[in-house]
Amino acid sequence: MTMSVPARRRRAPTIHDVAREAGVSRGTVSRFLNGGHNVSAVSAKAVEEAIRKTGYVLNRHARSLITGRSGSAAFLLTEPQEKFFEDPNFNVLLRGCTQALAAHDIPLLMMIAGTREEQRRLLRYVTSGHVDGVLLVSSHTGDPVAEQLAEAGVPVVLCGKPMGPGGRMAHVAADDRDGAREMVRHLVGLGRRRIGTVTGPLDTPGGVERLAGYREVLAESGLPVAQELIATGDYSREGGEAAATALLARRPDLDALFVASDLMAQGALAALTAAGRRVPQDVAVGGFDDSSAAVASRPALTTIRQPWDRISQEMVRLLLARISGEDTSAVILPTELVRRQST
Amino acid sequence: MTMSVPARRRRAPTIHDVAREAGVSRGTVSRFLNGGHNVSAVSAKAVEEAIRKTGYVLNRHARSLITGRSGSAAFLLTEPQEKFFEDPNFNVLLRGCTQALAAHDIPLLMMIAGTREEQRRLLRYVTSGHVDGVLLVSSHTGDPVAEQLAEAGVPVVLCGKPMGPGGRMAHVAADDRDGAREMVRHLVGLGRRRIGTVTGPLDTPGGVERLAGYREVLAESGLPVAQELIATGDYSREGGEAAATALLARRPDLDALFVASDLMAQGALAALTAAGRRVPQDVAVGGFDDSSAAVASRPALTTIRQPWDRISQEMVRLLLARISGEDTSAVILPTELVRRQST
DNA sequence: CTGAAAGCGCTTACAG
DNA sequence: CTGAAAGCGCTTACAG
Repeated sequence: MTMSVPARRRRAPTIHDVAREAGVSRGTVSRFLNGGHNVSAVSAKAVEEAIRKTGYVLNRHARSLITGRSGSAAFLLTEPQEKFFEDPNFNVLLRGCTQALAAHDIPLLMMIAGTREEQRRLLRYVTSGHVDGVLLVSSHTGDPVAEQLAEAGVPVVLCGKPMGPGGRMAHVAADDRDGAREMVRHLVGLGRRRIGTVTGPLDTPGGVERLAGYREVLAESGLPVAQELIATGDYSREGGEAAATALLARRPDLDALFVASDLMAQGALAALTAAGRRVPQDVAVGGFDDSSAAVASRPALTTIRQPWDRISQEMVRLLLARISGEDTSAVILPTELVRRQST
Repeated sequence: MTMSVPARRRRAPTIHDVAREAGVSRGTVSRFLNGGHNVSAVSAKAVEEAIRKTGYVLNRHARSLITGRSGSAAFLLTEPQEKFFEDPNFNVLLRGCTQALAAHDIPLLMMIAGTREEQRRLLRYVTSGHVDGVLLVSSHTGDPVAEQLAEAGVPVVLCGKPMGPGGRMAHVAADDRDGAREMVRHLVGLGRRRIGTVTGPLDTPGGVERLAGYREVLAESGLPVAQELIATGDYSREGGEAAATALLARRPDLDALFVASDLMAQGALAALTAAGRRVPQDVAVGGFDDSSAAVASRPALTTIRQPWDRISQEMVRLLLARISGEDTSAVILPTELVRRQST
């Protein structure tokens, strides 16, 4: 008859206990734990059994001390926090990355470092080995964090094409320019001739590239590119509303609007409604992202779908490659027009 | 003239290097690193200097191996992912907890475990020592994860009052019932007499308590509590819309609506508008949460403010207490009526 | 395929 | 206040 011991937190079983139980050395247990190479079928079975019997759980701290790897990655946002919570794209991206990494049993640490102070703290944290790599999301150019991380030797993959000197960093992005072209061609195809645009900030790739696509299609369609048809927003709903209001004041005869993000397009919709315009009858509106905002809008937005699932998958793939020392580059993914009620 | 060495990733300086540089033992360096107790001012200065000179960064894996602590905590969501991205409350809570923990230099790991499989993975992860404690967010009752974690000896603090057997777990919540009372009193005070309600799911504390508050105030005001004035939603915008539509069909003479979340209230607003009702002239609408949805709504929602900042602060405080072995209990925080245009 | 052994970088009684 | 030393739980050449 065995003494029954209450299920308390006692000393957790170690690899040593497993080895004894299985009648093998600790080395063999460790090899089993790390893929089972050079372990005979007999030993493997014994170890497996011993693990079950002892309730052994690997101590990751010990492993990390030796391997120098933490087994986790960071999802880093170098934007003021509001950005994150306002923009549905970030949420989708975060979810996608979390899932893609979970498939490799790698947990994703979410970190937000919008202020200089937070960024300092973050750099200390990351370089102290707490994560093996960083998925960096920042819409703006010249983000110093990316370069500082890279300088410190931390594997980094960016979401979105980097502008400026960091241009050669590993990144994944949708084809902004081509997406913009597709949308504006769509508007032209509907017979619209006075097509305005609300751009993103012009220090972001999305701002610059989508505007470029807009210009290209107007030019190829023989339509004039007037400065007064172009207004700049900040990717926020309010920014889109203000920009659209300004455009409408300058060009009351506007018959279409290409807005560089769905959230801004929501704002533009509000501005148009307030000005008594019907969408799409008077003014057709095209967004960008195919975020939840596109579906939530009234009318629902025709938009350019960014393939967030694939973007996150590719970001994770690149990061894992970098972590294992491979030299990886960039991935640009195609977009797709999604037609709804606003055009 | 010194040999200039390219800034490569060489062997990172350890406590040993610092000790040599400072002319003290490793023990002294370690004591300095851990609060500086039992370290003379002279030694402290020398160590400080040596750390700067060597560029030493603590290896957390080594520390964790000994202390058994990881120095990080988890923000765990046991809901299907959609919930998280749809509900603005979660975002605010996450941000608050991240900040509160950052003040203690503790990073917050965000984890989502909606499926059984994810929950299994999570339990393995957490019990393997990767985090020191868990902030658990789950609206529904009888969440098995909370109890499994507690059983495994992991410090856990819940957001929201737990229902059912886990009722004694540490938790932080707003005073749901009192908030509901305040809102319904406000509606009564406006002269409304046919006040309906859209509740949350009745297996959640928010669902049950806010309904109870509603009933209490109707009773104390001498108004009849009719079953046909009560409909249940699921905290989603669509759910709120459907519930409000049903209520309107049953009671076209409705003159006010207390909706148990802002998001559902947004849906209710849509239903009312579709039915040709003016808000607040024909029907006054009160929400709950004071989330971003309250401001985004047209008209902006009168609502009950949940003090998310304080909630997250208290959650972190309780968690840290639990981690250091203190036995902590529950904190209930007061709510506040925020009047906007919908009443 | 396997075991014995060194060592990862730190913390923590212990003795002074 | 301080140093010498043991040890946390694992991995990984190394020799067989």
